[in-house]
Amino acid sequence: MDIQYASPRQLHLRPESTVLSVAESPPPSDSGTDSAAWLAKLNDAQREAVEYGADNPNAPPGALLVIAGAGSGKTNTLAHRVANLVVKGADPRRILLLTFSRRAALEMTRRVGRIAGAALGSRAALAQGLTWSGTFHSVGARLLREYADLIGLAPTFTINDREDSADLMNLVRHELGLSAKERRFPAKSTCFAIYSRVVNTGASLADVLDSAFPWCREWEADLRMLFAAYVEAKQKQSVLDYDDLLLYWSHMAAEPAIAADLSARFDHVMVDEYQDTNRLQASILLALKPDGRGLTVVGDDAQSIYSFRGATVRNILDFPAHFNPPARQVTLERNYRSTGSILAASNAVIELASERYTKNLWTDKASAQRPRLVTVADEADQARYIVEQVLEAREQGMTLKSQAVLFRAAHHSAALEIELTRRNIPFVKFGGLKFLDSVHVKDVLAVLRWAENPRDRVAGFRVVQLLPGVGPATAAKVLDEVVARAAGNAADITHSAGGALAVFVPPARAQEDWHPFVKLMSSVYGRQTPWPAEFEMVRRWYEPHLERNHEDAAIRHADVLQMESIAGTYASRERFLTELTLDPPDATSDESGVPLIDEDYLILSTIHSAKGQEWRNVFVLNGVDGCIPSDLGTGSEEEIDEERRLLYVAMTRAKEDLHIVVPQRFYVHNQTHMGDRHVWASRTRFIPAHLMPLFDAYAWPRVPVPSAPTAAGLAAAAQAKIEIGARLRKMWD
DNA sequence: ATCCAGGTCATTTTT
DNA sequence: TGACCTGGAT
Repeated sequence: MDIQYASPRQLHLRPESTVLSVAESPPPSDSGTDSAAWLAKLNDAQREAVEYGADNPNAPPGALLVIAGAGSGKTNTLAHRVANLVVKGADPRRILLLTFSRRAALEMTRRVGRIAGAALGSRAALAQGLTWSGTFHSVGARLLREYADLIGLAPTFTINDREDSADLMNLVRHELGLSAKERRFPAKSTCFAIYSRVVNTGASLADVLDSAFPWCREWEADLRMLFAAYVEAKQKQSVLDYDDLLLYWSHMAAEPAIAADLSARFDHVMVDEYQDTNRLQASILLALKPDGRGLTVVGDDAQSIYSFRGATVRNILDFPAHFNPPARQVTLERNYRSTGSILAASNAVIELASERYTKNLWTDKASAQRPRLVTVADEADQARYIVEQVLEAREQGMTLKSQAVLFRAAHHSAALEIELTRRNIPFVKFGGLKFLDSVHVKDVLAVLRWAENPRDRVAGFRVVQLLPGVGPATAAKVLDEVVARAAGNAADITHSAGGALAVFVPPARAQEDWHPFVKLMSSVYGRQTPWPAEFEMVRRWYEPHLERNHEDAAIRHADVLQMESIAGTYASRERFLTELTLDPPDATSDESGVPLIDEDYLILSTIHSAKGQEWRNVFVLNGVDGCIPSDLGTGSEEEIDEERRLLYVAMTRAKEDLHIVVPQRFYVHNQTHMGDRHVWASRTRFIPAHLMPLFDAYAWPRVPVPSAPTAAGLAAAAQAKIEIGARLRKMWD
């Protein structure tokens, strides 16, 4: 039926157990509680941040802001602060640790365990006690479930990821008749992006349209109507989207009765990557700790790269003044990561920003070599150059894992991926394609989500249509039945949903499949089968539909089986669904298979996903105008500055070697009405000519240099050029 | 009402 | 390349 499921994007799913497990850390290097010993490795600024107000951890001090430059030991400092508080007697269960990604949360928990372990001599208990660590979204989801009854939310609410939210937006759009406009209405994902931006920035719809979606300006009135209906639909269905997790949390935290309880639960609240939080998140923090006592935020305004998501650098800049007395501020400027020459080039790039706040980083690491600025003919050569360099570095003893290729947009690595596959070099790619996007994964998850929450229309719509002979019209009827029956029967909807399906008269073509379907759904609604076994049951039911709908069923089936093995590591269906939506597996690799955990592989990553990481050898792809900065977001000065920070983030990931590759010609894939075409590119504007001395610039492949022209020869050549020009003009006289 | 084939048109980054 | 819509056959 449909196109081949070309590259089986293997899933890097994380078993839940890794989330809970305590760090496997090396034995403590120094035992005993000699605090001086384990804090001695910190520099003065770091120690100040770690020890601020820690003497009496049960009487938290006023707010603390740590401005931590790239590679300044930020994570380490924050981990030390947490560990120090715990060692001094703070209750780890009363520390709220908010990180940017799940990966960051894990890393933090791991380090705290190790550090506290080193200080105390025993390590296990402490990190396990750190029960409240995660992203804003996942902590929000947890709290909302706890307080659901108080705020009129069904505790069984399900969470829509971006795709699901767009699908719901689409359903609503059709109901409103907006799809039948003579001029094309914005695509569902665009509608959702606009909605999300309004929510996250707190700006008006008109402003958001003007600033970020000017081509949708004419639809303002329709969009407003659409969003109102969308919100209503979510509430009817007990479904939350990502933004709702923050939105409900912030409203909940503003409710005095709940606010008191909420803020009393945590003595310390720590936030990492504060420069990438939005106003909604800031408001949550302020509601949690109005006077700032016990609040610590860490970040770097020079690395703010998420404004497209509503993040505002004002959060970090205005932080101190929010409190009285103002927050204590500590700045970490010593860089431990990169060589001096890499740092010099990075500093020079960020220095050209129109607005800057932090000082330059410094290091005393010796400089082996300047960062390289490599000109290649096209993307194919770019891929070849990287492969050559990566292999050469590996010959020198640098593992593939300690090398990374970074790029602005996920598809920029396409040519490289092909070359790597051809050369049999294993790689793992972060960012870009979500495995949750593949239909078969979505199908299975939809069954489970619909089981969890029968009102979830997007899930139900998808599931029912898996049956042959059932299309949108029948599916809508089925869903209406399920909800109608629940309304007549005030009890829990999961009791009535199965019944509604059983009495529904399916169209003739679906007759045969209907009964097994009813049997399955009744069973999952009623939780007749305990959790991990339930997954297997769903999978077995799904198998024939998978076979029927996809020619490459075998490959997809393997994915489903892998999901099944992971499902078993979660305590319940709800945990599985929530975790998977809030922390989808973020890595994919090529069809040569998932590299085993101890196998060596090259890292490919979007710059955004590379945040907080470091590698010995870093390649930045497409260092050309149109990629960095992306030609899509070069409207305003602020947008350009953000793109500049993006390059800065990419450059500062490198510890020893940095290559910025500049293809002179690259292929634009269908970005404009002009279709596919080649574009002649020029070096990114963020590295203007006067910065060139900071780089080692050369072309690749290196061609044998012809004998150098003499001065006289050059003069003659210049003469010749002029003569030719004149001759050509003469042709038209 | 569903399904399928064929045509059209795309706006990056992510919790 | 692929997501999405339309129009025709069943």
